[in-house]
Amino acid sequence: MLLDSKFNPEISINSGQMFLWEKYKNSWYGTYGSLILKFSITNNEIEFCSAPKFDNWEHFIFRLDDNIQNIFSNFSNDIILPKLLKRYTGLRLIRQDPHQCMISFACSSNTNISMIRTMLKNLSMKFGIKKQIDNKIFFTFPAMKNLYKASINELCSCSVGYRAKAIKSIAEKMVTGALTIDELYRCKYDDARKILTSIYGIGNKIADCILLFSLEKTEAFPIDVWMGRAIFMYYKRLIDNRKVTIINTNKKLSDNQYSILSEMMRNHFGKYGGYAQQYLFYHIRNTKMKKW
DNA sequence: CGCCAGGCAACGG
DNA sequence: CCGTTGCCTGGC
Repeated sequence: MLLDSKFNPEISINSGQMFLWEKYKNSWYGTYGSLILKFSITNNEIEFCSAPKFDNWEHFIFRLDDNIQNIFSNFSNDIILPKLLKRYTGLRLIRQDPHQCMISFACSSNTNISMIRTMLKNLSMKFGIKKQIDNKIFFTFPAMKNLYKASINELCSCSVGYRAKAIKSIAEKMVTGALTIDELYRCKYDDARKILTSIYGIGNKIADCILLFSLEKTEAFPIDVWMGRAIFMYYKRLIDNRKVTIINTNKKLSDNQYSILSEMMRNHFGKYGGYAQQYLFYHIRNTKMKKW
């Protein structure tokens, strides 16, 4: 495949949510559940493979069927998104494995990306399956069954701290069949979010990340502290002051404030607002943060 | 040492 | 509804 302006896998990985990807020389390796994915770039040519074989995985993972131009035509009146589309060419929304996505974001509370990566790598080494590819060692993402069986102490040995309880409660729902991925796929955004937030350890923000990155809810608009800052910078005029009085960018949003702002952004951007979120998120971190 | 980082739950007003 | 508090961990 030829690298072109519609798709740049490296910038998509750098956007932050593809936690378990590593670069060696001119190749990237990453985990999608029980698959190890790989792509290599030489000159302007890019080549994809995987183990076990999953033909055209890049098509699925990077949502290459989505027509970015069409999607952004919904944002043409927005104050900044048309600029961001030009500036971050090739940035895609990604599909993650739903189980992996739930655990990944359950690990994300009150910490940073590098720590999330450490936790997930530790969990994979302890509870995943070892694979050798190109003389390098990788681990598949742990099966829910193994996380469910693990003791809190075993989970804690992966440096997840108090998040161990959340990991177990998610794994329990999935293993016992109290909740299925299929059910979440079929539900509408609102219903799926309610189900997710009823699980211990999953609040508003983490639910929105899971919905957007793994459950086909492209309207989901996660608001972390960075997105809160972006809203404060660019979308203050949209805020109904009768509902949300002040946004202090140093303070975390209350549940109610989160709901109001997230709904406001969904109304503003519509069905593919998650794409807007992806570009805004990349932009605000890219410009306001010194390093990743 | 103290403070902070891509939230959450539990609790008191 | 709001605000406060504690929480594992590693980096600074």
